[in-house]
Amino acid sequence: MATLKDISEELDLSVATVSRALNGFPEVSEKTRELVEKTAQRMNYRPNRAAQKLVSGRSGMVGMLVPLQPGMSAESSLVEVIMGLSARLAERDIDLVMQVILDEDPVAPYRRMISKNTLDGFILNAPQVSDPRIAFLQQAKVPFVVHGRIDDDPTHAFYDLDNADAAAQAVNLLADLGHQRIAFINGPESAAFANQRTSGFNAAMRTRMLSLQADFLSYGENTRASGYMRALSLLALPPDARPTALLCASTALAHGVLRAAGDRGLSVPKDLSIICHDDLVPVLTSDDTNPPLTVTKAALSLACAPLADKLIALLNGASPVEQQTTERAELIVRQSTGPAPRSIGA
Amino acid sequence: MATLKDISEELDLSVATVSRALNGFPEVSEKTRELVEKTAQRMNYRPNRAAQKLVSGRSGMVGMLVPLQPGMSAESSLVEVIMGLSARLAERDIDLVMQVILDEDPVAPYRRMISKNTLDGFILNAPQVSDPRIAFLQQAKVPFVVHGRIDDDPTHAFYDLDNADAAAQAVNLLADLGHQRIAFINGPESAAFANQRTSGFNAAMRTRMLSLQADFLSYGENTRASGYMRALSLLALPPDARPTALLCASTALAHGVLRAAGDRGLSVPKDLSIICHDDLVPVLTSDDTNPPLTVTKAALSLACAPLADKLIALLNGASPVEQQTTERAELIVRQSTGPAPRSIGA
DNA sequence: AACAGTATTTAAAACGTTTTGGAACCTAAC
DNA sequence: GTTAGGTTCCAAAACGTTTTAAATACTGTT
Repeated sequence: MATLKDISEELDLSVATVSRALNGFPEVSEKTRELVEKTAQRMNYRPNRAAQKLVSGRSGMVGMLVPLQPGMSAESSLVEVIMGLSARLAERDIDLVMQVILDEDPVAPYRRMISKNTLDGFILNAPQVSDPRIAFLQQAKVPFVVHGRIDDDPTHAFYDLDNADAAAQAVNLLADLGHQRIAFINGPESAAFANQRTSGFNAAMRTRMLSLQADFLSYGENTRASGYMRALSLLALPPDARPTALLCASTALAHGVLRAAGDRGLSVPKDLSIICHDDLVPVLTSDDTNPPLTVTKAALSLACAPLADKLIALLNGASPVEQQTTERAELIVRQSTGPAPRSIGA
Repeated sequence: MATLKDISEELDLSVATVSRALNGFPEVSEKTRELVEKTAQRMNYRPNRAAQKLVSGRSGMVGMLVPLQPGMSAESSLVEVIMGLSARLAERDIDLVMQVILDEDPVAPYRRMISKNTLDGFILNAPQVSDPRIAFLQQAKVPFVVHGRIDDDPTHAFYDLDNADAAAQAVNLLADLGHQRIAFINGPESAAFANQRTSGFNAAMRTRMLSLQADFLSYGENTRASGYMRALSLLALPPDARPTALLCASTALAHGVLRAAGDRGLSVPKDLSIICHDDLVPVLTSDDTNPPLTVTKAALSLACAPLADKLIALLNGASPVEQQTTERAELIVRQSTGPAPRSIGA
């Protein structure tokens, strides 16, 4: 309610000085600064964001536009990230506004928000291969940072897991254990991360001189049900043709795979090794399964602070290419992986 | 990017006229209005929200501040509501900004947002008994609508399920089936809705001349695990003392209860009747259980449009007490309820 | 005592919109 | 041809902030 003018009248100063005092400009005497700050506090002054935005072009709000199909349950991983982002941005007094969007056109909501001129920047998640949102935001010259990246050498700011490396680490572990027929139960084909995992998987398989079979690589939803179904069909192959190890893109998939193995009467890791990537979202854990899962681990929550920091840097004029970080997953060997079953080894 | 001034210069009109033309004021000729509208479209004009806010005091954004404890998974019900709200508000060109808040003090985030002067109103969900947020917002004279209500005769705008009635309907069904020992596995004690259910439960029990036992009413989280645990302890009572029917506050609880009954070797509905309230959130359904659950049904998604409409009405000056709606749940009898077991009847 | 040099403050413009109070124009009536 | 009444338009103020350019107040030096 109190405005700069109110304070300036109270102290018999100009609004300019009051504004400067509060914003930490050097050319205001320490005495008046203290006085102004004290009075502002006392009068419960808070800058009017709309007015600030009008003159400075900055609104102090950044957006995250999350698409949500009806029936799609809350992605708990997303909520995890939003929480962390919100907290980190709040430290710099930046509000994270989350908009749920229902459009078919992924770009439309961004166009809308930009033209309305209320947000300073965006955080994008779950980039798709050649994601149109990224091209649009780049061309619109709006600051944005991506959780993930679209290709190997992107020009946008991002924080991402080294997906190729994570898959490679998994393959190498399995190869070390003597596995030769390794199948990959991957995420959605449209997701950028899934493609990167595939690249890493294929490359590692080749360097380990292991053969790639088209039917040993499947894409699909990151759900328990999908993992279950896909594992079932793989395990329906005759014993000397079916994979001896399964690499899963997520713990959810792995949970389904574990059940499928159980249903098929296969013991893990004796008959079948399972390894998956674990984002450490609390919903589906990897260590209270039976057996505990061997994983490549990278906590999703670790992404929040860097994402927020990068976006803030961009808002302050940093160049996007300086704001790129790739994180390496950590291999954690538990009990779901073991030596390849001898009897069926090639 | 294009401003009113740009348009006015292009057409050699005053900004005032352009503004009026676009906002449908009567004192502008049809000819110029058409011209202005066409030009605005062509120049891709969109009003600057900050500037509008500055002069009109309205920002075109309403907020929903959702508390989120770390580790708490996404409430899918919440996402359901947000989706619907977002869609309805978008029709009137109002943005729903969702802020995730982490404060201990439930009021602080509202105070913060209000003083920053960026939101026109709020939508509150999951009101607690004597919720401090409501008192605060009322005193701050900020428009807000509550999904739920705090007491029987509130002065705030709300859309709510008739929780007391839902519980009463359930009790009446069970009483009609001859049940006498009916236990209530309720939601969190701090939640307003849970207290309303208790009132309805108690009242209905009394009118049906059934005795209330303190240990037959429990409060707790709305989760499967909590339902499981609480049902187990109820079913551990000797057969002639334990409840013959369980009323659950949610499908999640009922799922847990079903498992507990199974573990105890009780058949539903022969040995135990189960009834619950179903919000129709897609995550935990009530009709693909075994047996399908008898429920009081009220789709959560139906709340969205009324909530949005009420808030818009408030923004346009309506009085809160005119914006109160209570919805009645529908009883759907399926196979989880049956006659009270005779052998053990009192 | 005057001067430069610096430290501190101010007035005013700007941001893009809405709205108030007139002004100009037209039409019809006297 | 003046007046009245209505229609259509405009200039300017206002919203609360930041920032530019200029003014004033202090230093210390000569």
